[in-house]
Amino acid sequence: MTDELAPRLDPRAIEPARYRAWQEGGYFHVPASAVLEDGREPYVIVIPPPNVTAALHMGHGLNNTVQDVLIRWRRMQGRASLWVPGTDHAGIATQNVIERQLAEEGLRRDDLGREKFVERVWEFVAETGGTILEQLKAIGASCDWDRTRFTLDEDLQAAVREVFVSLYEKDLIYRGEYIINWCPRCLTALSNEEAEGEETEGSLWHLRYPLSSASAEAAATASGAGAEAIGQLSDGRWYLTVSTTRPETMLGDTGVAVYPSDARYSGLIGAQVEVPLTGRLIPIVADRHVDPEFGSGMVKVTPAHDKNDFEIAGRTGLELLDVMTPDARMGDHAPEAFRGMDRFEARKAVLAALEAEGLLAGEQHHAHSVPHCYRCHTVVEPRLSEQWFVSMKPLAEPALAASQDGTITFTPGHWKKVYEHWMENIQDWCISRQLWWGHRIPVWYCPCGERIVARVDPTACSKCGGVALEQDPDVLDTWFSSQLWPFSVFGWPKESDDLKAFYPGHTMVTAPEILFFWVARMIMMGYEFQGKAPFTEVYLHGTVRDIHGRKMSKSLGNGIDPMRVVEEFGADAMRYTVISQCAVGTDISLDHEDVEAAFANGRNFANKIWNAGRFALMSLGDAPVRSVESIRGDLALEDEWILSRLEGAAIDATRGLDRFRLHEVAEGLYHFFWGEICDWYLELVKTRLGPNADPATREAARSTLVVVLDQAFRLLHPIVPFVTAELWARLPWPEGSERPGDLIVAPWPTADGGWKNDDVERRMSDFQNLIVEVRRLRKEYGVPDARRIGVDLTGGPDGFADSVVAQLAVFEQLARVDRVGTGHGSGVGANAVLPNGAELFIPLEGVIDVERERSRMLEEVDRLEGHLRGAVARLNNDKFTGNAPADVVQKERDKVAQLDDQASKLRAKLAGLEGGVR
RNA sequence: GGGCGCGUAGCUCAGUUGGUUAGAGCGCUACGUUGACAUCGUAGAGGUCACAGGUUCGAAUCCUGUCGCGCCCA
Repeated sequence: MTDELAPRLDPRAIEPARYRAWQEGGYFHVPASAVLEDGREPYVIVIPPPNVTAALHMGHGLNNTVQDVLIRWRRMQGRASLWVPGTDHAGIATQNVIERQLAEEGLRRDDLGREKFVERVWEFVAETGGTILEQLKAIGASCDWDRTRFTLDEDLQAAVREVFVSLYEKDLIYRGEYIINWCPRCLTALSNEEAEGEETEGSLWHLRYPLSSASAEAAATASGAGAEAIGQLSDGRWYLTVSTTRPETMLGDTGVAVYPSDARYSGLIGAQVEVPLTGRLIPIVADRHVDPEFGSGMVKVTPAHDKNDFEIAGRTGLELLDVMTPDARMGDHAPEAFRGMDRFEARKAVLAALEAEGLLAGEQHHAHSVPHCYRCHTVVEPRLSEQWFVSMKPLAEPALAASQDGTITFTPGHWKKVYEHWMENIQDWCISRQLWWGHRIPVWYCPCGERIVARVDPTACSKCGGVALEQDPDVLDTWFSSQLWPFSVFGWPKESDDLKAFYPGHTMVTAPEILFFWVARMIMMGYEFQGKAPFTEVYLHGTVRDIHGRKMSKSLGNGIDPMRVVEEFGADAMRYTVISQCAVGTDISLDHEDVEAAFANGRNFANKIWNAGRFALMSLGDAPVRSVESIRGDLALEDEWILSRLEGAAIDATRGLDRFRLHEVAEGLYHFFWGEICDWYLELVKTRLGPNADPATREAARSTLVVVLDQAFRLLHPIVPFVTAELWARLPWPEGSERPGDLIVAPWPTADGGWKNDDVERRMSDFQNLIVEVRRLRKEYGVPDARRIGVDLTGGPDGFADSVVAQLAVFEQLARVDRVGTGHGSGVGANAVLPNGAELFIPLEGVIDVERERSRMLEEVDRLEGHLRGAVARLNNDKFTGNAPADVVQKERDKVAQLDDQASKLRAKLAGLEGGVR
């Protein structure tokens, strides 16, 4: 048991072996029979599947540490605790990776063709795809690796097929031509969520469109009535003014719209306007969605390049004119002069041409949000395109209700509102992507015009029997398959035992960024296909940022590699560091320029645990240890105290975990372990564990120490699993009780041992106050640390001084006091009154400067009286005593009594001091 | 433009139904070779809780406004 442990924790020497032992012990695996046959209550988390090509970053580190803490805790509570791991095929992201590789070889995806390209992606995935999961093992993630899934696995493809076809049959999936978000670089449609708005300092240009001569009279009338947007060009033609942030789109304008009852322009409705540079004439129409207050109150309508304009066109019958190509160059419908130009080039050219014709009315600074592709960051172009969509409104209903009625809870709570707001305003989801990597859309087209939507690949047309079927070339949005994750991982649509045992799951741990992308959609799919929400609690943790508050990212180069942290400081250090910062609703900030500073605290804590364990193991030796219950009568004050504190720590930790207050749990246990077990308990029992101690008291200390460490290691295990398990395995075990197979499955501590004892805690606190006071006075007067001193103690609660005398050995150990007198003492010395009213005198002839002692005591009296005055004033206020709850008033009275006692005794001592000196 | 949130010690942040002498870690200062640990110990300094009003016996905590800073959705 006590083979030499290194004085410093070396995580590399223990972590990999521990992990292997857990895996080999089968502790991570949970079969369905654990629930279905053994009747254990399940606890299920499905991992937010990282992109298959990703390398672990700190965001994953945080996300998976949180999940592992919860999983380990529930496992210790006896739940059939299952954490399902896996990866996501990540359509665009992965395809981009491979395309970049090809580009380095001077190739494009078309050079390979679809089949070869997809093969190449599979090869890449096969080679590097598992990396991130291996990395998760290094941070201690206790996933059930036997259940590892990939969103493109065969049975997950079956789930996707089933869902697509089923939604199609229910008329919840449809195909149509609408304005979608288009990435001109990825050459694919995107969902609204995938087009990320970015605040941009741009311009708003005001353009003049000449009116046809037939409308001159109406224009003159409007102008005369004060419509500033109407005016006359130098050649006498009337014009109107419209504004845009994307001037190049004006080439596709097919109308100008005004608010129907806008008196300024009512005479112009139906008039014709010339689109400059094109020579086309377009009509002025009325539409109620025009905001008459914004700008001139007239808007140019470009139905093929703007969502709102598309809708206006739908209502007013305006033409659709697409003037761009898929890669956002000006296309065949644009005037020849601009054809082939990139959209931003065209923007400049259009502005220059308008300027030359005197049709540019002005440019205004304009901050607005510009959508960017969430994968490649190219500016997204709204574009008219035929795509597949999901009708979301009907799906959203039960998912919205689940939040409203509390079936699903959100932590932090304010996300509930955000979620509901989104659900209430949900829009249809564009799910087709013009990519090659992903779930192919299960739709086939026959030359006869028939469209076949099928679960199994058709061989012939169901209508004409023809075999020249063409499958839809597009694939599905990645999130279409990940939204099925909570049940697809269990084999659905097959009716599996796994599904029965583990659906629905319990906690979803993720980042707020993917609340809509993923979490909301999982909930909708859960209701639609399983009739139940996929989990009951959504815990949204913060974002990992650098010291300047910037999100850690590859492109900024401010990331920290978790593998490097594990290598240098250990997984325990990384875990403690992130969890101790994991306050509900706040981000994690780590210094990427000083990784040492960022993780030293965690490393030091793990080392502290290691050394406390090392000391305990050395002190305990190999002799049998009796159960603490069997020697209850022999326990010393500090034994009872630490057992009482232990129950408090267990209550706090359990409560905190229950409510996702992870940083409170981490810091609470840190304080308990370091501040109470190490700083006090271990120091207090050192002499009792020594060879010269009385056997009964030594056995009491040994039994207590074993219990305290056993239980403390259990409490700490979910956060710092490695160091605790390593030490726990070496801990001697009390006679008469069975030792669990591993700390990982040792039952989670409860507080039903009956050790909680307020009286013991108060008495211990009195003793601690005495020691701290003596230490402070020694420091105050520069008494060398090694020098033994005596003290005199009077007053205080009954038996206080006697109990201190009885603890003399400990007192000497902790404060270098080797004599305790139970009188007032005499001579020159330092004076204090403890909170419990005991008077302390430390004779320090020759050391004490009497003047200094007097001013020090005066300061102390002042401090006490300051607090006293505040409390007395409160009690003298009838409104306070009348309105405040009785226990608050009583607390105030107790405080006054204690402060008054302390202050008056100190004043008396002060008077004595002055009398004595003179 | 709409919605949500944040300004507490030099730094990063806790502080959950209003009641403590406002806390932690890091950093800083002083002292320390007490055989678990210097990745340590002991002690200390450091805060008008952004600002201005209000509600209340009582406000870091609730309300209103101002200033500064984020995030989400248009």
